[in-house]
Amino acid sequence: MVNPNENSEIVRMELANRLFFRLYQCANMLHKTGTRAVEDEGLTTQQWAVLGALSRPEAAGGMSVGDLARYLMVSRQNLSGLISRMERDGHVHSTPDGRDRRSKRIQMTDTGREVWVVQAQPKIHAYYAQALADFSIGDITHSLHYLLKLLDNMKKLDSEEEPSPQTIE
Amino acid sequence: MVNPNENSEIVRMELANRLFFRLYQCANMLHKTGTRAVEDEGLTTQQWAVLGALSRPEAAGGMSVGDLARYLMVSRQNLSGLISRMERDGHVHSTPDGRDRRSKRIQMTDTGREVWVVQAQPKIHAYYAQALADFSIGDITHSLHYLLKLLDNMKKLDSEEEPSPQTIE
DNA sequence: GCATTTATGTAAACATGTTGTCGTATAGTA
DNA sequence: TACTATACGACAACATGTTTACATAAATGC
Repeated sequence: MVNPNENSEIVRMELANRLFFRLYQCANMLHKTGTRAVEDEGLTTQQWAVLGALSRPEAAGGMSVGDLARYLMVSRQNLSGLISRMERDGHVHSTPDGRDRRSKRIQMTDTGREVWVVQAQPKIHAYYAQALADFSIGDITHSLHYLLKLLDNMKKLDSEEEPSPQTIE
Repeated sequence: MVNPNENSEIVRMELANRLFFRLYQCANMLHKTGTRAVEDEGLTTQQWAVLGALSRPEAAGGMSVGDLARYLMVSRQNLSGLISRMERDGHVHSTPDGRDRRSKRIQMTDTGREVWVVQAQPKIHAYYAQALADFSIGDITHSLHYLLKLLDNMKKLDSEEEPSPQTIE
């Protein structure tokens, strides 16, 4: 072995491999168990993410589909379908934007807010409690830190190939 | 506020909310950037997971679809479609199991192994290097630990509703 | 040996994610 | 004012993931 760093590089790749495999499994389990947690409300993990975004005080006036897509880091086209399903279910409604006639603003409906606050939130908190059982506040903070770091690196990886004009948060 | 723990519970839920939102974003970015990393080889993030599983020494004799599904934590039905696409692309082939006429064993083809080892592996290592930039070995180990813990909790959540006879790894 | 249970493959319906393409509306610039 | 770049909504094709359901083969218990 010529390079003395060779060994630690092998160890690093081995660890990286395990990390990404577990991330892949976590992603699938999140969708599966998350959707199950709110299925009685007719929601899915993704719709829960959308309602979470729209329920923020910053989004009180609604959000455009483009902004929502950038915020959630999904494609406009995918979000479009998601929104129509939520509109169909009455959780969300879209109004044409007065200032920009190209776009429409997405807002929660009253029933959507009711479902979100009264029914979904308690179940989501119960879900968090179980999924983060045995996590101390410190554990959660550290996990969050690592996810943010990883996310940041992946965002860079993404923008290398497809330089986009702007990215929101 | 009656309960003095009320406040820390609010903080905890707030942190949990951020954690799961970032996990959701990480999941999407993993699929997006991961697939882009191996798209020249005609692979996707998921197919990369399958090849990774089949390339292990333990899987030298091939794996049944059921075992593979349990290993990857995806449904049998989903994996079935994935495998047919990989079979179509010549990366994998299935042979009827001699001992159990119900099932078939999935193995990498020679070209599949060639694509995996010669073409995909270097790109995957480059991907890991970028996605884990600024991660020390310790950082990776800690992240892995938290993901495993989270995964374990989610597995419990899952099996509560649908008690399955066994789970592999 | 036979009946029940379990594992497997297959099919269908649905939600989510990606990319690429197209037409149109807006905005910025020459 | 006209030209160009950009943003937006809509559509299509595809890969992934989940359920539910059904038929069949194998294993298990009496």
